[in-house]
Amino acid sequence: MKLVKILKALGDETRLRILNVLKNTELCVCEIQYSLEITQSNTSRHLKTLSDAGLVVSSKKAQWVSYKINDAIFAEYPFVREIFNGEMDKLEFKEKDLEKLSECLEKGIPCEWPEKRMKGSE
Amino acid sequence: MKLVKILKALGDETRLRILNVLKNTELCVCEIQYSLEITQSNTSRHLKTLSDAGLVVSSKKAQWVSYKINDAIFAEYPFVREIFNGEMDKLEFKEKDLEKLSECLEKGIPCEWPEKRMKGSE
DNA sequence: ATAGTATATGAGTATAATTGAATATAGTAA
DNA sequence: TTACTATATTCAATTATACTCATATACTAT
Repeated sequence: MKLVKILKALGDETRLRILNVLKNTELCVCEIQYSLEITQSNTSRHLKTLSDAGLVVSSKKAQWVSYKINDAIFAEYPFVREIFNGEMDKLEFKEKDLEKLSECLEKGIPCEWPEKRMKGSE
Repeated sequence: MKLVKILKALGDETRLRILNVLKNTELCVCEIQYSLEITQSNTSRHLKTLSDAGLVVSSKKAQWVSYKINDAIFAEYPFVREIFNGEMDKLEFKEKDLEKLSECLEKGIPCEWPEKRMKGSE
């Protein structure tokens, strides 16, 4: 059942943290990994869980795989939007993760994608 | 984290089925057990999980413990209402469980509570 | 007291989920 | 080609969940 799959995917702190940093941006795996300070394999696995549930979609750009929220899920399961709008901001780790993310995007740490992305948009 | 606890509690088919039969009524454990055709201990355990997450509340009446939806959760976590209103009706087992429930309430099977309840409201 | 009913809990098992470390794969760049 | 980077996957260990069976607890009724 898809509903159960979605609820299971949402019922994990790390995955909620991932969705939080992805809320307004598209990010590659290593940026998420750096923001949350978790291992690469762990990041990848959680992203797969979110992807299997239809909560995020991925696209490959050179050697980077970027992930973003699958907006289609909001139309199909309106309660997901409620969680994004109403609950995500209350998460304790929210500030810390977003600070780490800013740091990452500014300094281009640890992967080179942010730099390339900058150049691409110039 | 309470949000995670709620999502975990919701991310199980059997517990969604329990919430479905409780949607408009207050039921005792054995009525739920009978409606879903699951064991007594299993029913009791799932109800504990739902109760710990704040999704249901219980009250004791004679030897029966009755459970109902904790309406307060809707104000605190609006997405839960969205799930109740928007998703519950789509569940595949919905019809079967509700039929079993009607049967149970009409015939007073298997526990005696429905009878007593009838008498009490006369 | 006893017997009976309803519910909760403990023990054991089976399955699923989470994790870090190591490895495999896919792409870039020289 | 080789070296390097980013990501996914496999392996093994751990932990958590879900389940059944049996037992304990709580209440009723006699």
